[in-house]
Amino acid sequence: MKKPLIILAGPTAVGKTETSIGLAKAVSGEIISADSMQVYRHMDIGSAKIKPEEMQGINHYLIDELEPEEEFNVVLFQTLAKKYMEEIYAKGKIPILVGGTGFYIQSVLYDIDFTNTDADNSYRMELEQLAKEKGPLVLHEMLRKVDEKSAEEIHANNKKRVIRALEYYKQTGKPISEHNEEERAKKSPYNFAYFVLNDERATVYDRINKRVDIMFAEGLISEVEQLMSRGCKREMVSMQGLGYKEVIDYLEGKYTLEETREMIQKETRHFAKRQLTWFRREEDVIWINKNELEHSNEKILQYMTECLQDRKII
RNA sequence: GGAUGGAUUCCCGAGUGGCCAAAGGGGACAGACUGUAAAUCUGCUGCAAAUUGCUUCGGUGGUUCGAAUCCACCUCCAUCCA
Repeated sequence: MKKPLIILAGPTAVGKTETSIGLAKAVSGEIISADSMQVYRHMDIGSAKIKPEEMQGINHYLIDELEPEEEFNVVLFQTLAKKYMEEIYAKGKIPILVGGTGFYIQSVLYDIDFTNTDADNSYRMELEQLAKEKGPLVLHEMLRKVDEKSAEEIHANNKKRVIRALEYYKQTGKPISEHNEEERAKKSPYNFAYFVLNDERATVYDRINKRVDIMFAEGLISEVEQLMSRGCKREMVSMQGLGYKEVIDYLEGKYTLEETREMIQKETRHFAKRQLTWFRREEDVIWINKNELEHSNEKILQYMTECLQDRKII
């Protein structure tokens, strides 16, 4: 018997948080955040983190879990999420994965195997150095020699992925393309419903712009200043979050305040678009278009509940 | 009223007689993604179709085999002089 799993995803600023609370109440669930930035403590404004009072008593996991100096990644996410899911099942409740990071969701939903590689960063750094000195094409050629298929699939300019492919080969002796193919063929071990909340593009963009304005009004700049003064560096994973890296540039005098705000809005819109691209190619997704449900949270919840009953998840 | 500079495809901006549907950037749109994913990267952008055709570079007219590029006049903008 497959265990139940509910997923609520969607582009940034569509209103996942609000819907998630209603959903958790309706199905007696607990929420695991699938968000690469809200895990970090002291990063409340820029990550648009849910506030304690908004949780309305619903348990949330993977929020405020790490210090900004710590490194978060899919593997850690997957490990922790699975652990919390077990805890939730033990209580007889349903885990609800809520967030916009499609890759993270995928890692849990299809239980992707990341285990056969270690965490040694030295080779990675060596390759990065090489790329810096001789250009990205050199790495791509190296990859072509060991993993022709990946070299075809990964663009030479995409250093991060080329490096990962090389690293994988070095550590396992197998081409990553082969591994990916195996993982791709996997079926989910869960009885799941994967909801993607969406709205008209213009509406989403509008909400993003307003949200960024609010972040500035709430003190995004001083939040970043505090992070810097406690020793955060732009290279840290946490500081690569949208809004954070731009404000760091601002604090270093690269842009005016106005330019910074506009840039964050623009980058966030781009991000929302990328999220949508991800969800579109994801199979078994249930799209929920808010504009078709009159933007009524009640109707959204009702529709979701029906889907869950159809799938015998509740 | 006079002088000078300018008006280019959604925006900015190159282009000064054919190789120009027009560099480059931005935006928009589309896509990839299996240990950094709020990251990283790619494609595309006048219209319609097989290598082609059609309409574009403020407007009108002209020179030329051929003009975004040259000439005339006009309109608008900027700066300067009255």
